[in-house]
Amino acid sequence: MAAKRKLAENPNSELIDFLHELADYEKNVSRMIHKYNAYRKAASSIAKIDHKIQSITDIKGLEGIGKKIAAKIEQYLSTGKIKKLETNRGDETGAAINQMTRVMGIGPAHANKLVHQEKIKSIDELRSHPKRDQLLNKTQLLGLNYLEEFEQKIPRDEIKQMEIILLREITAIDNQLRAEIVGSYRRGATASSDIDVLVTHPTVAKLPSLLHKIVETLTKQFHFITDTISVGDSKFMGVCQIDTSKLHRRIDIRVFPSEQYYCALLYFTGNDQLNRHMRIVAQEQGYKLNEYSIQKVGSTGTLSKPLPVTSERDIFDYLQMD
DNA sequence: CATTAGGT
DNA sequence: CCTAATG
Repeated sequence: MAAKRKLAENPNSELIDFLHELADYEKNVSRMIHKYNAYRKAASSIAKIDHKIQSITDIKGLEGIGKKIAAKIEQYLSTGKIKKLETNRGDETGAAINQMTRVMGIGPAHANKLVHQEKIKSIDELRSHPKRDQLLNKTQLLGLNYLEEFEQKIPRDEIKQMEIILLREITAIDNQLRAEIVGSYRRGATASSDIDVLVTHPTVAKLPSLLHKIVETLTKQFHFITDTISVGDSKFMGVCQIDTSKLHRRIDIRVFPSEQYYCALLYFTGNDQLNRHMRIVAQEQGYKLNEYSIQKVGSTGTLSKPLPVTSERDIFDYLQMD
């Protein structure tokens, strides 16, 4: 009885994927955010159908399917193809734009600029471009520099080792500090794409300076943090490396006041499905749950003060889940 | 959906 | 201030 684990897939998933591909092209290459949205809503609307669409009449009048999208679906139904999609796929300018976009810090806007105004067609051209240092800002340069490393997953065992260092150094700064690595690692994943650390302190009000202190010591004394992408009052984003024989990894560190810590912990541990689920049960039980707090909802719609939470357990208790 | 950088 | 990019 251990045979069926893969979840039943959507009968129209191929069509849905095509629609998403069309959507992404509009958003990243053409900069047509409305077309993008149109494809998305169309896709989500067809995603609700639970049988294989055979004729266009199966979806006529469906929400979000206008004349033009309907026409594309029609051609998909007859031939297995969509002309527009094929031509998009063959567009090498589009391909170049998508390449640029692999670099952290380069989004659609910048990618378009690089390709259109600077005529850059590939990562290699970008790397060797004479004006590279002017064309890219600091984080984009980091992204370019670590491109291949960042595309590698981080094995759980490596994260385990980092966890040890992280926790010991953080608590060495102040033994009241409490920190954990969240995200897929905390869910038990065997590899993760980055490291997400949550930190809290029971008393100190000046969390920002704590964050700075942590970042500074991890940088200067241990050289665990090798680069800073951004640091603010509550969130650090950067690069770390457990030792020089290992790859550079993306790491985020965020600080929360202790009264919000567990809601944050729950939320950042995810996954998204669980989060949505929890939010809806909260709602059903007359609460409002988010990344910072859980509060009681009065029937008039008024929210109570954030309820006291001193563990993740407390949250489940409020929601009478387990 | 909120947080940061950075440009104007 | 806005706009871009990350998560």
